[in-house]
Amino acid sequence: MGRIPCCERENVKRGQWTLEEDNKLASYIAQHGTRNWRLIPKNAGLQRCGKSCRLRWTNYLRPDLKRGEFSESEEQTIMKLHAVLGNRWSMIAGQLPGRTDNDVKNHWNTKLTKKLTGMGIDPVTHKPFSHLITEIATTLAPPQVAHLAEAALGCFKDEMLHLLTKKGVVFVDSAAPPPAASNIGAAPECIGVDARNMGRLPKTIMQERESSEIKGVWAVMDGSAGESSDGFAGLGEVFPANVDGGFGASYGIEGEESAWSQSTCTGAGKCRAASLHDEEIDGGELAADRGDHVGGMFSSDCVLWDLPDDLMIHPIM
DNA sequence: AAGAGCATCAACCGCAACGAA
DNA sequence: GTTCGTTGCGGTTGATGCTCT
Repeated sequence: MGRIPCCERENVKRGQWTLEEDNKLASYIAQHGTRNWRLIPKNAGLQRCGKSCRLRWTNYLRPDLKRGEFSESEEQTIMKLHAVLGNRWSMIAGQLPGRTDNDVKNHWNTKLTKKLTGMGIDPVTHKPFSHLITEIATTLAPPQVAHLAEAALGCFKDEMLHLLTKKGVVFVDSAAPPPAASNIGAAPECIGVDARNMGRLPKTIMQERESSEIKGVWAVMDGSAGESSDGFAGLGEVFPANVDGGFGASYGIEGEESAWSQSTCTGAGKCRAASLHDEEIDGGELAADRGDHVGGMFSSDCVLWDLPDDLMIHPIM
């Protein structure tokens, strides 16, 4: 028998909607409402299935829809709710007037996951990557830990370097002398990479580095005592510590200080944005050896989001 | 200028939940 | 309690436009 199709496959148009179809659907719904989607296309004179009509209406034609870019506050709301609700897009969209679940889902998948990744935060768990590495370290046997941690950080590193490369980030070698103070702030973005890790960078990154000039603020975590400029104050700084303490990155866009990047890690007041300003990294010492969080970046009770109580999911014991 | 690669967004698919009979 | 029809939801795909080489 099989599944009953939602509509007859024959004589049903698919793909992009035309202006004429939009007008037919909108005017029909304006007159008759949205009762019984199966009958709507038939009555409205459309060669579409009801499901397609419903989707077109809810995602595009509805008069109360908001168009255009997501605002900072909308992004913050999505991030906060996703941390609590996961991929419940309709519930998240319900908190954003004028936005549909499809809008939210697309925005999350295309923009916000990349933003979070770039900040060193896992978009699935909303935890810092360093935190995840620690969790791995505490649940697996040492031989497995080393390989898994390296692989996980490698994934993150490649992703972030890819993102930063595309944004024209300047790469500097920590072995090289720091830029002159007069240059601080000259380049909006740069990244420091420990010389020991240079060989591990993807080829494209290395090419980027070779062709770039050192001209901006830099910060690097090279296994020695932390050092950085003050040029990044307030910007979204992320320093994922490698297991060998050799990788550090800082980024921010001058003049584009992101409200959410601040509140993400500091505004809530419960999560410290880890940076070299806040905490020095022990020289060369493996954080795992100390039984500490990798790099000592995030406190163990780090809470990413300061949510109102009614949004929190309380475990049922 | 052309083509490849990438990002974005609209649309589709299949499953689950819900409500009426 | 069961069946059937409808609606809602989330994952995925495909078309389109943009950027880069």
